[in-house]
Amino acid sequence: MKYSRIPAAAITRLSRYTRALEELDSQNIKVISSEKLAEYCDVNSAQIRKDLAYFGEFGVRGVGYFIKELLFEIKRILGLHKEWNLAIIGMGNLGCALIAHSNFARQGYRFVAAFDVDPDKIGRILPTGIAISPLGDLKKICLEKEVDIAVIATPAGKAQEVVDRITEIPVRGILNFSPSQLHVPEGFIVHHIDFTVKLDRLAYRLSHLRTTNRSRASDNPPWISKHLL
Amino acid sequence: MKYSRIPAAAITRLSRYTRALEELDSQNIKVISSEKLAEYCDVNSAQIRKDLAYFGEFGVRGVGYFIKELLFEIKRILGLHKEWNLAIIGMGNLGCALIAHSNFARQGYRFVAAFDVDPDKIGRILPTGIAISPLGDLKKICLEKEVDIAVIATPAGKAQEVVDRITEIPVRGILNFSPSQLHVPEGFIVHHIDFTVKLDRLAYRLSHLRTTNRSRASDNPPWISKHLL
DNA sequence: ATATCCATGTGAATAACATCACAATAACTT
DNA sequence: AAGTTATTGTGATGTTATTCACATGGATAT
Repeated sequence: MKYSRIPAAAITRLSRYTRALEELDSQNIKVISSEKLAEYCDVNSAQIRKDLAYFGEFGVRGVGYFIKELLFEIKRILGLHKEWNLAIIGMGNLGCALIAHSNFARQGYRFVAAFDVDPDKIGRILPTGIAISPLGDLKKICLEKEVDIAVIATPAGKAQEVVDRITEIPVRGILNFSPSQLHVPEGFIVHHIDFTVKLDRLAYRLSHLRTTNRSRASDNPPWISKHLL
Repeated sequence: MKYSRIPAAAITRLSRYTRALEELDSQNIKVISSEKLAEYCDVNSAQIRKDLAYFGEFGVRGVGYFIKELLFEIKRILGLHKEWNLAIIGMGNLGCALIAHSNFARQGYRFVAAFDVDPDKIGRILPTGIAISPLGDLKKICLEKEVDIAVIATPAGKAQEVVDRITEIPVRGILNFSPSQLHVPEGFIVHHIDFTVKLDRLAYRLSHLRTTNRSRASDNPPWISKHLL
């Protein structure tokens, strides 16, 4: 089976399947059907099968998927068989929280460098053992530490400036936590994590909940009608 | 013009247009065409016009959009004419960083309550003036402070438990920073911000960059070929 | 061995979304 | 006041993604 293009959304889902499978694996469950996994991940079961079909055949008909095996395969597909070295730029509240956060390490992402412009911060050694370096050393240190992905946690106004520096070194992946549109040359891959975009979507849906749901208001639990309708 | 369903992606884009428009407004620019805005936001100009058309007619033919006016309209559409009260649950590294982060306030999102289970943390007053309350007081305080949205920044294992408590009070919006699939009754709206999903997508694209781009390797800037191809 | 089960893998159908292309129309020009 | 210009708003079209529905084939039981 040959597919020309793989939907970006399929990759996102593979990532979510990974989480579910790890959870199931930790419960010592050996096999799961696409139907059950779909229920757990809140997607269509055909969707799961198709997502996997983009990359091969990993199931056993009449049985399902062997969890450990599928987990291994998906991780291989995603490129998680290697460790990814991250550099973080901007050691404010968010930057510090990110570097201390355990979820990254769990999946094979490893912070190996940290940068800031604030002279008070430069030189400080973080609890994880890495030192905060001046932005001027970005190129040198990123090459030295073989950084794969740059995580931008600067204020919005500084982000593009940082990106311009990054595009001078062979760090092709950028994870942008600042709420700003970044412009990069072809060949670089930028992903945004924008808190307020998500909040805006929540705000929109919450604002429109009232009207869109009125038709089936009676389906709502009683406390919804009581307080909000 | 009547539309039956508005794509979720359109709402996300509206949010991004807001940022661009605010930026333009701060530069004292008065009017912008869909073409220019599209270039800035890196989307198709027809896309912008269609996104807006879902909600009305906001432009002037032959001229473009008046920035202040459009900004006002989009904010109204998104529900940002009111302030949204947030409660945060889980005051670890991430929770503390989020509450201190300035991007929320800028857009009319206001943290009004904070919760944790750790007795050492409970009672502490945060720099923003709000106290950390025990999770047991969730219902009481959320009603008192009229919380609209709960922000979950607990470890993955605790998230569902927290959500179960939230669904007992009329807080219908949940922003989940934990890397776990949450299950909520109908009527609740959950959005995920999952760092590792984004990193996984980066890892995938970076792993596959080599092969997918080889055909047009000569288009790459010289330093890509030099170091990486 | 053969039959029966059951969940996969996938072609076809459907649905959702994005883009094109142009008629409609407001402002500006002469 | 009529013509020109510029950009919107939108029907038509094209593209991409999701879901359906079932033939396929491995595993198990008889």
